[in-house]
Amino acid sequence: MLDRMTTVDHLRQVRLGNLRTVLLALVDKPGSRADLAARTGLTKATLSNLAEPLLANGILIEDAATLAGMGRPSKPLRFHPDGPVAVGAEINVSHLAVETIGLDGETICRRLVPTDIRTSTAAEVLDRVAELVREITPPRPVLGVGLAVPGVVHDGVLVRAPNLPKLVGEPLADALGRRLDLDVELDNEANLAALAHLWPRHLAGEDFVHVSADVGIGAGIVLGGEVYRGASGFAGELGHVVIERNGVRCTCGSRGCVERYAGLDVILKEAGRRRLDSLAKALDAGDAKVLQAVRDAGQALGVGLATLMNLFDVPTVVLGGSYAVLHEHLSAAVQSEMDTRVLAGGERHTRLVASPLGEFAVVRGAAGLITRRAVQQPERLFA
Amino acid sequence: MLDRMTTVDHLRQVRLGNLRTVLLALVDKPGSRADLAARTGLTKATLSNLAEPLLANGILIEDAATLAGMGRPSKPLRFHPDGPVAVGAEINVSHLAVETIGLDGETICRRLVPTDIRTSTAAEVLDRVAELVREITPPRPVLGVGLAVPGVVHDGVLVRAPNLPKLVGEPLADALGRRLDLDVELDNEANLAALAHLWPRHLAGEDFVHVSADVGIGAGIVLGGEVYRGASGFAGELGHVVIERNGVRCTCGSRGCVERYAGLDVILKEAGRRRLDSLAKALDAGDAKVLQAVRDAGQALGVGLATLMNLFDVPTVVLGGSYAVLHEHLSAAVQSEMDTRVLAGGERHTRLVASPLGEFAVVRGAAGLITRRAVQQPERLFA
DNA sequence: GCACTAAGTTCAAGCATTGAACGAATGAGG
DNA sequence: CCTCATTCGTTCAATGCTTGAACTTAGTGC
Repeated sequence: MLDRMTTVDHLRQVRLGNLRTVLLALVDKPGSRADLAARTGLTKATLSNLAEPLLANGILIEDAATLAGMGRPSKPLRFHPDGPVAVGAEINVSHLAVETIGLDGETICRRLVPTDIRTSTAAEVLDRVAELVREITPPRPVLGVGLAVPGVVHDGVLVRAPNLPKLVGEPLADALGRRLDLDVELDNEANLAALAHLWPRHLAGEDFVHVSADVGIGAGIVLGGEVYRGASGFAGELGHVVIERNGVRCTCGSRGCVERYAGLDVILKEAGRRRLDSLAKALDAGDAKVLQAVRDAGQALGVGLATLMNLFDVPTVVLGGSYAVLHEHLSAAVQSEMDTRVLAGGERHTRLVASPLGEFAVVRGAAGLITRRAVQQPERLFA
Repeated sequence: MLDRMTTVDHLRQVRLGNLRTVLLALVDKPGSRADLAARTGLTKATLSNLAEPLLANGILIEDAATLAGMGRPSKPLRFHPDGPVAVGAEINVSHLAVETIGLDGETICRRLVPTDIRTSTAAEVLDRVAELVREITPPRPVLGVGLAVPGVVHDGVLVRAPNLPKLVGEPLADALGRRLDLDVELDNEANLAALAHLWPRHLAGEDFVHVSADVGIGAGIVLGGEVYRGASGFAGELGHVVIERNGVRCTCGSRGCVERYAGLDVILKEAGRRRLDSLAKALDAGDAKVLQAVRDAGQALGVGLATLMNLFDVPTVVLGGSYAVLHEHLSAAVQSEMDTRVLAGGERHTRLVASPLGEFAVVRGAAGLITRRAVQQPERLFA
């Protein structure tokens, strides 16, 4: 019991909580003080009070009065066009990507650079990322950088990344932070892809799992509006869920992992293709062998997802990354396994949807990590 | 946004929160106002203030002054011996059980009655339970009843219970509540067994999964000090995690469910025994066939648990129910599968322990559900 | 111009904790 | 037996944020 909270502190917390509520409402859409008061349940008096420092600090801007109907015209508040921004960056096996967004979540600038970084050192990669970040950063205050990597992250360090062995153990967050003189938050790409579907607009509406296969298979699990990371950041390792206990040996030491049946590399190999776009083309052309490879992967993925759903009881699955590209030919097999294997009862339903976010999902999630933190802890906006 | 909270309301919340903190400290152990102030981080002034209504309402009692060392003697506060109690009740396939506990978690009275209820109607079972509850309820205020059932629960209704088909769909909570004129909270036995390891004393220390096999295999998953139930109460269905996608057909419609390899009925059948105690005896005698049956179950269970841990990233597994009885001969196989299949990284560790709580774990959890709610929402104590 | 409507502002009231000062109850030492 | 040191418990003014009602501002409609 170390929390020493005076009443005054509590009242300040109340104020910060209300500030958060107002900012959340503004992320949803702009509105006048009176409108925001109505939407948040606060009083007009409080809203005037809360808006004042946000305006004074250049977070919000007051539009010219709108002449709408009777009564005194309202002056809508919205995020300042020169207000703070957040940067998202992604380091992946075959590409680097960056994006800047404002507090409203609108994209300001983005870049995706195909790069094979497998042979590069951490320093080289970080230099390149820092350069890209500088290129796309507008002349506005920067709240911080979200950095996505394909692997397990714990305390700002990449703990496990089978596909990026050279970066494992490196304090990536600190290293990039020093290069840019900014706060850097490191996280798993699966978690961030999931976050992108949750913030600033909740595309799924409730708890969901976002599954993608780019390198390995990662599930980002969203429970109660928060990405669930587990005790050491290892949560959601769907790729190593076992579907055949005596099945194919996996690099992780286990046998019969989902990844060995539904990983993108496996699909490509079974289909006799080298790249995703060629695979997708063959699918559209109706190539039987390729279709079968995708269906087989879907079946294995469905088994793993059924297991996940029986453990987490999450109603919705979002197919992202390569799975989103393939979803048309993948979904039927996945859904079929889920239907037969997920325990049903009452009005329980399972929903399977494809992500609409495309290849920038991960960077958007990375940037969103930062804007979300700023909104949830509004004191950061006044630093 | 429907929450309308005045500042006054917020301050009242602060008070309730502090009340909760104080009660939590008292559940840990009794203490004087000064001691509690030190342990909770609140001031002596606040503690006097908070203790006053608790004493006035017969929740706490002030012991005679203790003469300990120098200075004014302290008058320790503890839960009143005639203060409110909570009732736990368990309906299971082969037995009914009840227990009453005080706010400190001490057992007041308990009963376990072997009964085959499979042929009974819901009304008959509830009548019998109500009778048992009345028999063990002391002449003290009753906070409510926690009712444990072997199945999936949602909104006070038993939604799925393969072993108790006659009770499915019945509004058990309401029905028992009417019989006793008390608040009844219905929950899954797996969740409640897990809760018993968490409240009032946290036996595992952090996040953990409690696994038991009595009817089916249920996992109670504890995340951040709370039992995780999922969106519709279906979370933790470890029994229907798939370990062989083309394996043995399961009653649930799937194939290769853990339950079909590690369920108690399966173990008994493979071992050629009819009851758990006979099985345990054969194990102690070193019966090779029985030992093998238990090891096989342990292997299957280990695979399922490895999958669970790769998804939830929970460090500790508690073996409960029949598994606790068998753990000596079961653990090695379980641990071995977990070691080879759970993704490891950094200082990650997995711990496998046997529950020390015995056959009353579930009812204690059921009663704990009520005392816990009372402590977390102290306003309930002043009703 | 005048009534009407709605937006935004001002201000006293209200509450639980704090910290310091105070009162209470004991042991130690002469 | 009296005084000092020590610790327990109580009293009380001060604190700060939201509220709701009253008020000001700035438009529309006729």
